Amino acid sequence: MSLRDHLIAAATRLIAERGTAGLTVRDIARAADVAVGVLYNHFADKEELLALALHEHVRAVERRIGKPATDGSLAENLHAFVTHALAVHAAFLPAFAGLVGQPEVFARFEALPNPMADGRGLHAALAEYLRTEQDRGRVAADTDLDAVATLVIGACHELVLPRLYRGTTTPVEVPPGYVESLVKTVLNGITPR
Amino acid sequence: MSLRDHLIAAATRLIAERGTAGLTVRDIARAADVAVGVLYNHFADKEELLALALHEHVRAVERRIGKPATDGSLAENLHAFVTHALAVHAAFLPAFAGLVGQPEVFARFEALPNPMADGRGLHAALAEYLRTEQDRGRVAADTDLDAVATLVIGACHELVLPRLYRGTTTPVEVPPGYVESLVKTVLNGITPR
DNA sequence: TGTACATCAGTGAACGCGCGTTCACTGATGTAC
DNA sequence: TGTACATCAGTGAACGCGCGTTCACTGATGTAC
Repeated sequence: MSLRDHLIAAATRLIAERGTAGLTVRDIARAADVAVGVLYNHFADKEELLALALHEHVRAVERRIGKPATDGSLAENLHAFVTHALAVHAAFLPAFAGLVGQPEVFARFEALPNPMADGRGLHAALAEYLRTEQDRGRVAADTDLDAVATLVIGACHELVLPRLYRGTTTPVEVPPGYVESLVKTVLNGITPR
Repeated sequence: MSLRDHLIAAATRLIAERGTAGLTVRDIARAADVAVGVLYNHFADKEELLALALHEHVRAVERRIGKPATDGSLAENLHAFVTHALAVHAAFLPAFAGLVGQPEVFARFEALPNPMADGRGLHAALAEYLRTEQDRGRVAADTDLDAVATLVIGACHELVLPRLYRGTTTPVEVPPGYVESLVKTVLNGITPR
């Protein structure tokens, strides 16, 4: 592995462990076991390295978590998707939240070849999946798929976000049956029948 | 108005204008038209002032935006609630997002007498409203109200959050009919009937 | 009323610190003869 | 093989900067006589 890749890997590991908030070039150099100056032999500045490490982090998370199953019942598939999206958000949010106020890093990240970034990819993936279900007739024809995706992905945000403010680092724990409740609500709505 | 209140007001105004990210004591002193040292005559440190200003910001937003109407049809009320929650989130998120990585400010903020903070208040308010509708029979008896609130409030997060990463400062704009789609989805679900 | 002094909120230059970044230096490696 | 030199990735002390915080000082105000 080239030293350049080693540096990206070290930064990626730090992002995965504690997010981007408060991450310094000295932290990265220490994690990579090199002198700080070496970073500037391989990257224009800290932001370039961060953008590359973010990209790698996203790809690593996708590799680790995989894709939700789509071969069960609609309820089963939605359940799998929500569980999947929760895990992805738990890994992504600390990485992206630290970039608030530094839009340049985010802009450079977005400029990279960049599938499935920042959670919008999840949004699109869910909408796409729902489209196939709609074609098969398991989702009502007049459903606004984008709205459904916003509700479901948003719920995942909602479950992960408060932990960020409190600096909690323990894994996300969702009460048993909670995902089932979300799925059931999306399937049936709230109108009495 | 006491100088102390003047300082809180200046900090609150800055938070409303550009959020907490990158906000310095010199910024606040300049906005209040005083010397920096004066802050430390009235507050223990920057974090105490920030927590108080956040509190004031939250109360000011609530005062300005008011409460959503609950005297229409279920669909109308939900529409009003979503519109309300979007406006509140647009004002709250830049204020809170800048605190990621500094959980101490958030902890001090939470320790203040603190109705409706950080969006969890919205969650509770929606669940409470839905409870009254459930009692009136306009919401199905077996609905998990907490799950509904998570979906709806989460959707608001989802619509506001991407703007933060990009540093966008223009007002939130939701496509026409989008709120209607969200409400309709929550009311009817996605199962064909 | 006038004068001398005490008080104290407000001032802003200065401090210590950590940050991103630089650059003169090191020392391992390759090359010429 | 041995020796002298060139190269250049890696080093880390040092730089400039902005931050939160401090504290000797200012000057307006109140008080005593």
